[in-house]
Amino acid sequence: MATINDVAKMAGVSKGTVSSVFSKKRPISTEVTERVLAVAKELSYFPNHIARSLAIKKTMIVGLKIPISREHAMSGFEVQLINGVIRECSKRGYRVLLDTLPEHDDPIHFAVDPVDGVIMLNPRTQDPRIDRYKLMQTPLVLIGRPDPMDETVCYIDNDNVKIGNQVGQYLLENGHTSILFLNASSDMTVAADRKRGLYEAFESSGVSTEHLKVMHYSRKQHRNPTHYGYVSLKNSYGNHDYTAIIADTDRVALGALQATRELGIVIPEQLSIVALSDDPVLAQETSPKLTSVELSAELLGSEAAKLLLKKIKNIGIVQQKVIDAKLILRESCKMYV
Amino acid sequence: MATINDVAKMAGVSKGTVSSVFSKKRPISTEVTERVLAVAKELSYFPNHIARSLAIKKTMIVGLKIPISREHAMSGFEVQLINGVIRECSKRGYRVLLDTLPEHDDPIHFAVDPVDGVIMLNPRTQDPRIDRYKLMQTPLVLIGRPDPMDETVCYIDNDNVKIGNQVGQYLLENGHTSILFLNASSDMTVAADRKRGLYEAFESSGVSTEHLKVMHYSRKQHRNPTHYGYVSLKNSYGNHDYTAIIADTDRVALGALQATRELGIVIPEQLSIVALSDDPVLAQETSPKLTSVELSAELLGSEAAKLLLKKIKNIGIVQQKVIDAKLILRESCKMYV
DNA sequence: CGGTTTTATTAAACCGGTTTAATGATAAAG
DNA sequence: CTTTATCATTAAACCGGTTTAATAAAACCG
Repeated sequence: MATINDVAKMAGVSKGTVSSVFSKKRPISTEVTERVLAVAKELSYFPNHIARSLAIKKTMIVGLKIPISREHAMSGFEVQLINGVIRECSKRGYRVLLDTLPEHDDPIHFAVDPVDGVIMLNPRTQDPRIDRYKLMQTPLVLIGRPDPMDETVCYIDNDNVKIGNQVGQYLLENGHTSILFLNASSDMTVAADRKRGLYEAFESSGVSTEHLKVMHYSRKQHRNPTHYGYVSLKNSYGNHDYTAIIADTDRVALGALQATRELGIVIPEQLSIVALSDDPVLAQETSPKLTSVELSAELLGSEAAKLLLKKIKNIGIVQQKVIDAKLILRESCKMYV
Repeated sequence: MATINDVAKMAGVSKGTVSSVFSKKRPISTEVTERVLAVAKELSYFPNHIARSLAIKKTMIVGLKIPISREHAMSGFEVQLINGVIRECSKRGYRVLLDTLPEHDDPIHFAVDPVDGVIMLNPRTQDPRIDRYKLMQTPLVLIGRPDPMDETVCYIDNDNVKIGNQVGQYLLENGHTSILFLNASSDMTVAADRKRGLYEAFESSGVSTEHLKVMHYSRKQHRNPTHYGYVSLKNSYGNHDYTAIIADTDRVALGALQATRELGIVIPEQLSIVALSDDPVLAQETSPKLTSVELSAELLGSEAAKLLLKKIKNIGIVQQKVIDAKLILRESCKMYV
């Protein structure tokens, strides 16, 4: 690989001149420009992004830290979210460094990555990385809330308590008091939040939660989210008397729908289903179409990217944003009489 | 941000020593190690990945070039593929630099990216980037075939002609000679290949293609793949006499299924559907479950990553691999009598 | 105890760019 | 025809690490 020095020598100019020809930051006579460009082509010279980054302290790359399990595929939520980040970054000339690597225990290995800022998905409780990025002065935006709360860090989040509440309220208004909630995995904070919101809805309506049953997704028991929806319904219908189901994702709802078909349950006449949707297209593609709460994962991603890019420009910015979920009425729910 | 120099000075050692403490490439006395580490902590020193990369000419990052349209979401195929690449890279300690940026016209802007190798999705005809990576001596693996063929470049590909042939043969064996092929967008090479394979199947069976109708996806006419499947079926059923449909993706098939429900067509009794599936899970989640050809997008991605990592170790390697598609019989097809 | 080997440490060169301050040439102004 | 301002160009310092060759100190050996 030819370097800027090779080009400079062969073109009989200084490396600073070659640099200027390529960066166009300083005027260079057309004569010299042409000569340098010709030599560069002959030597197959391409500027080195790394060396450049080192000098100008800028990479035009955004880091995206996203914990992904070794065995399982990304969830629809994650896919949509990445989508949003990429789309926004791409629009503004940034590339995305996807980092799904598990963290090394040895603090010696923490390094300043080749990025201008970082978006971090699902920070853990007391996440040490948050402080580390502060020390590094790397702009950081979380997707999800810092725990414990820290108002000096930027984050974008759903209000999952509100989401749970919203769904609960909707179902209660429609006369459903016996509900099966197919919740996310119990180690996820979103699962706890949504559950709390749902309970709050029951409380504020003065309805007992005695007919509210909450189940949790478990990688051990369930092959995939659809399977979770399928077996949960198959195993519980008949034993329990619920009139409505809340499914953690579209895929879970899909599995539940499959089960209802096999059991001969008519949706929504005999059973109402509402999905927490991470894939707005899929929710419209089922039959019946799913009444769902749009989590707007893609919006979450693009808003995080927008905020980060703002913070890269001006590190001083501190801002949080809660993305509201929208309840979209389609065909899978009905008033219980 | 503290640098290695700051640490060296304050600890009263040379920068080479600090470097050795962090890289552990050279033995350093425990006494010095501790002192350096203490100072590093006090100054919040973190090694700079960029500077390191420049010196050792290695980034542990793999570039993934993937053209994504500004307005539309990633297809299931792309998602699965990225998934495969990420999973494999992550397993081996590499991160992935996602590059969806459109190429700049000005050749001045081509640079050696901060990556150890590149995976490029869907190279264009006469793609100038292929030669450029050769000149840069950057390991490159294509997903899709180089056009014109170049046996010196590494690539991983489906055999789309064979896929078309396979599906055609299966349907013909089952007595279907009137077929509607909901093909991909006509500007995609895969669309042409699959169509060719399908025609070849007809030919070799000695069946006239007069009742074979091929449609193409068009971003202008169709909101999304599902919508494409839906309207295509709604508009054509009755006018045409096909007994089987080939859907370009699971989502297209999903739309078609939706239409059949509304039209009261019973699958597979009145109409057979086979999907070219990029989402193996989804194909099992529809009702009826889709008989489909698994494109194995994730496998494509992980194989590309494997090959690239091999090539990064040994640049001399030249290897191509064709991933076979598997026809999986489920519930959406039946013998036509 | 002197000579050889081993070990930890360092100074300096290097990776491939950018940028500042200085310089010489050219154009504009008086 | 000076004097001054403008312009293209350059040498050298710099970004923050790694690595090589040299060196001083400690360990080994007969």
